[in-house]
Amino acid sequence: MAKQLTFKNLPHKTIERLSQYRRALLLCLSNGKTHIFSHEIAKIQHITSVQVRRDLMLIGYSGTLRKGYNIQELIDLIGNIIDSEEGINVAIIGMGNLGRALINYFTGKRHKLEIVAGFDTNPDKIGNTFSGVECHSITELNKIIKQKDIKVGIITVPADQTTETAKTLVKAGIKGILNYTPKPIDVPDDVYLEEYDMITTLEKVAFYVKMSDE
Amino acid sequence: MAKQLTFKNLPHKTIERLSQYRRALLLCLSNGKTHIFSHEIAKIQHITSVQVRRDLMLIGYSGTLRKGYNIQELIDLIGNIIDSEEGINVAIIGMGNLGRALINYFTGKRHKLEIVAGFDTNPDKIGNTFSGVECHSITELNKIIKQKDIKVGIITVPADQTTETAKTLVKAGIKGILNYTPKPIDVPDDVYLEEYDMITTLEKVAFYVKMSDE
DNA sequence: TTATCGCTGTTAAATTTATAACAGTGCAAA
DNA sequence: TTTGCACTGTTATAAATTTAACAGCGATAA
Ligand SMILES: NC(=O)c1ccc[n+]([C@@H]2O[C@H](COP(=O)([O-])OP(=O)(O)OC[C@H]3O[C@@H](n4cnc5c(N)ncnc54)[C@H](O)[C@@H]3O)[C@@H](O)[C@H]2O)c1
Ligand SMILES: NC(=O)c1ccc[n+]([C@@H]2O[C@H](COP(=O)([O-])OP(=O)(O)OC[C@H]3O[C@@H](n4cnc5c(N)ncnc54)[C@H](O)[C@@H]3O)[C@@H](O)[C@H]2O)c1
Repeated sequence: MAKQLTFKNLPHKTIERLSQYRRALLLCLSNGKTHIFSHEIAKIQHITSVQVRRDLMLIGYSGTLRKGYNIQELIDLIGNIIDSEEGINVAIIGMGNLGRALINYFTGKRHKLEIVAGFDTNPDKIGNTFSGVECHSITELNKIIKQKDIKVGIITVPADQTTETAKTLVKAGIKGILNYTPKPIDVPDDVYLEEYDMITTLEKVAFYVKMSDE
Repeated sequence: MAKQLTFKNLPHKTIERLSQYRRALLLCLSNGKTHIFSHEIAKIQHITSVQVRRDLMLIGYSGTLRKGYNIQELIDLIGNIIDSEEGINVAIIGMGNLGRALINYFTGKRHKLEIVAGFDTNPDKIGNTFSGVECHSITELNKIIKQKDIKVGIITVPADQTTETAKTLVKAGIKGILNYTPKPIDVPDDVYLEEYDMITTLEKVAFYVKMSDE
């Protein structure tokens, strides 16, 4: 009997890397490449080729011995694993500098993941469209989340509005939150949460720069 | 003889958490709190109190038994460890949507870490000041990096300009790079590199949302 | 034809990171 | 004054993640 590949217990780090592999592979494909070796992927991602082969083993993909991995096949397989078949709709709350930068960057990049609505409190923004994403009043959030079957929310409101925004999202039945404000939030266990603060990353870089000096 | 605390081999994850602890502590301080327990810090950061105590043990900080940790003292100690005494200057290359959002967010947030220059190729931007940061021509990068003793660069140029920008920075003697473009870069071993792509994070959130559905 | 080379796929080992377990402490209430 | 309690600090254990080791394979070329 073949090994059961459920993908339910892939390591978290592997999930992240699969997304990164795909990004790199899409670029290679657009450059006309059709096959790639594990050590080439590794170099791009600053990791080892063993790591790459191990990850691909976990998802059950086999390359050919002489030519390496078929880029298109691998892209498709990664898609089968990390994408949701029917697609996942995303909303962004807070159409300020960061929110608009993210929308502008993300829109059209992925088939199965789409930012389908923006929300704000500022009347000057409500009703406008930014990079193809319409900005709605926050008062309509609950309605539109349900209407458009939005599962994931990205929070880019001012820090002091974060807690309230998170509550609103949870109440509307959101299943995942990506919080870009510097204010950590609390969510129920059934909501998946990621938080990111650029200052932490920048301080980490600064720390290791300082260390290399000493 | 007291244990030698060099901080050179603190776990990477501990470094990240120290930055996050400080962010949380600064907020608590501004709310008038003077002391805090490990489980309170833990709750904010979505980790366990053991983790917090272990991290603080590694940096040699002791709280008082009944009142917990002195917030101001802990902030100062974390600063002594992760900040560079003389401060570190940062430049941002690419004053577009994302670059300006980051500048606007970061400016004034930390004493020992300052964005002191921006660079762009667009004549409309060069000479202007954004959130207090002056935008220079990219042709002046080398000169200004040296003049202002800039050690860290943040890359927010269009993806296809990334490789070239990274090369320019390395040649100018930069010691750390934070790359926000989706194009991974290569740097020499003595340059510390962090890369971040929002799509990876968003795809991770989407993946676990999808998984919880099945 | 046979040896060599540079890949892949997989199991084993090492390292890193997180969690558990528990002794020690000082206040508070009995 | 003694017992319980709610913390801290530290060592021991476990889990997650990475790296190493190596067998197998197929093209290439001697
Ligand atoms: N994680 C990072 O790396 C990073 C980087 C930059 C900014 N930030 C954070 O992101 C957030 C947004 O930053 P910005 O520069 O875009 O700020 P901004 O002021 O430009 O944008 C905030 C937007 O949110 C809207 N808003 C305010 N209250 C709201 C509410 N209750 N509901 C919905 N919308 C509301 C405002 O009208 C505005 O359009 C801030 O919290 C900032 O600290 C994070
Ligand atoms: N990591 C993330 O989460 C994330 C989010 C959004 C955008 N991005 C990426 O960040 C980058 C910037 O995005 P944006 O929305 O700000 O784009 P943008 O077009 O608004 O800004 C790019 C800026 O770079 C300048 N520029 C172009 N070539 C340059 C060069 N050679 N040297 C210096 N400056 C140059 C342009 O004049 C412009 O001002 C893009 O690569 C985008 O893909 C990343």
